[in-house]
Amino acid sequence: MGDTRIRLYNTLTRRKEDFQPIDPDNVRMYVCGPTVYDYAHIGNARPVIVFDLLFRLLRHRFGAEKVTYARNITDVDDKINARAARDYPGLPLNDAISRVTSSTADQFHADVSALGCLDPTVEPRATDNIPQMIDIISMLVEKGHAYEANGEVLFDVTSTPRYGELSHRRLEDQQAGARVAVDDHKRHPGDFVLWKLSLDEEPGWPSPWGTGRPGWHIECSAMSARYLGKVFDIHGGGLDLIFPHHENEIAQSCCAHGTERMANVWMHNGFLQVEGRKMSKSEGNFVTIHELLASDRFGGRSWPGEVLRLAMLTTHYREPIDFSLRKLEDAERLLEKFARRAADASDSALPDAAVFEALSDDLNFSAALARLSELEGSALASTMAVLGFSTYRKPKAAGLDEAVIAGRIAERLTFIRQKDWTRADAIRDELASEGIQLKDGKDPETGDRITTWEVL
RNA sequence: GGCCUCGUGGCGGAAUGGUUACGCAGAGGACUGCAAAUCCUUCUAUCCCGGUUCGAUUCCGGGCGAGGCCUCCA
Repeated sequence: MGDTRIRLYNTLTRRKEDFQPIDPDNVRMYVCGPTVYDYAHIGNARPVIVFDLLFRLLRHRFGAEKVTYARNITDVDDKINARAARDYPGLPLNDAISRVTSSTADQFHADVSALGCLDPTVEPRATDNIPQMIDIISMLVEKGHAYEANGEVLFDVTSTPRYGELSHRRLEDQQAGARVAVDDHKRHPGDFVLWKLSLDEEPGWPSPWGTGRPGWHIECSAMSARYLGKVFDIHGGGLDLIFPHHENEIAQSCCAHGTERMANVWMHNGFLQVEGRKMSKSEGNFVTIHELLASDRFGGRSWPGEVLRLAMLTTHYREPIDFSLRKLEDAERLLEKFARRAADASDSALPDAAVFEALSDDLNFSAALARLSELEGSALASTMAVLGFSTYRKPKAAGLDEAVIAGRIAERLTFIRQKDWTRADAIRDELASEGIQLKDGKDPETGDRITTWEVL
């Protein structure tokens, strides 16, 4: 489709590389999704938005039907169990768990769709992929990469010399700094759990090692292989997942399948701070997506999802982002400006090629934005739409219908003709207090005043 | 201690071995009865010290500063 190559920064090689899909007819990307035990916070929103943008770029370049994007839902996890026991003490644990996971997943979907994100092509759940996980663990045990100890199946990190390749960590280095309580059943402190036995009241599935549940790294190996194959194109997630999560995924997948690589390109988004400080519950600056969209928790008002989306994208995805009120306000102003410039234009035109060219350079959204601000009318509307800003519309005037507004404008024009500025301005002020901003223009032919309005 | 990022004007934020985007804010102007919106013009920057180079903000080394990971975490 386009001529420009897509270039992406690859954590594996620490440089930007030309992106070459394994199969241009099926470009495959996997991103680590949410663990569904609580509302997603705005830090969680970043990878979702960033990789949605990449998904859109890939679809544009290779064709919408030729990109497969898998994002998992982790619905088995000890945090979920704890939450279920806390919130539904009367219910059997498994029922309580499914309430927690289904309501949290629904909320997540509502949140990210408000952020203008497309649904991934597939969204597998961990609990639907237990047999696939057991298969991989079995292969690892057979090939000598995993062992049973103390009711757990553990991955032996010394069994592959390439362990640490992604994170650039050497096993010897980690040993030095290890002040983690050393579990004596582990052969190496870095060994991690693939499977652990469950108590009767804990969720569990039958396996060759007894009734138990998977460790938290294995699901991504199992689901990516099932939906994307043993080797696929792009694997994404937050910076903090590089170690241990992604390192462990690579170890599991490559050792089980005997492959050199799990994914060719590994991409990681930077962290998010709020008003210059790390976001945490103890700082009191912890904000969920839902709160931002539907409460006055941040800045005393709610914010449209697409404002959050734009604010999130104005900082390059690999840089740390300082999320602030100022950023949201700037983003909103810009969106309003775009909305005015696109006016009522149709969004059926072809999206602007230069915008996608800019994005092709490792998602350079700032450069894309610079190009975007040169566009207007349907070119702008269409390009905004494919970037996920299709639904941004200014809110309707509350309580006043258009006929009433038109009537007041006509009255005001009469006062103006009579040079009765006091009464004319009174009408303007009155409408302003209803959130209606009048804008006076001039008819180019006749020179007559033409007044239009918009919602503030 | 080990590993990894980053340091650009008042703010946000790109790019680049030589001419320094873009947005917001500021200043001036056009338009207006006055505003708003719009348009035009415009001021302000590359953390510090070395090195390589005809020339570095860009490459290399050192320093200082900020952040992240090494334990659940996007």
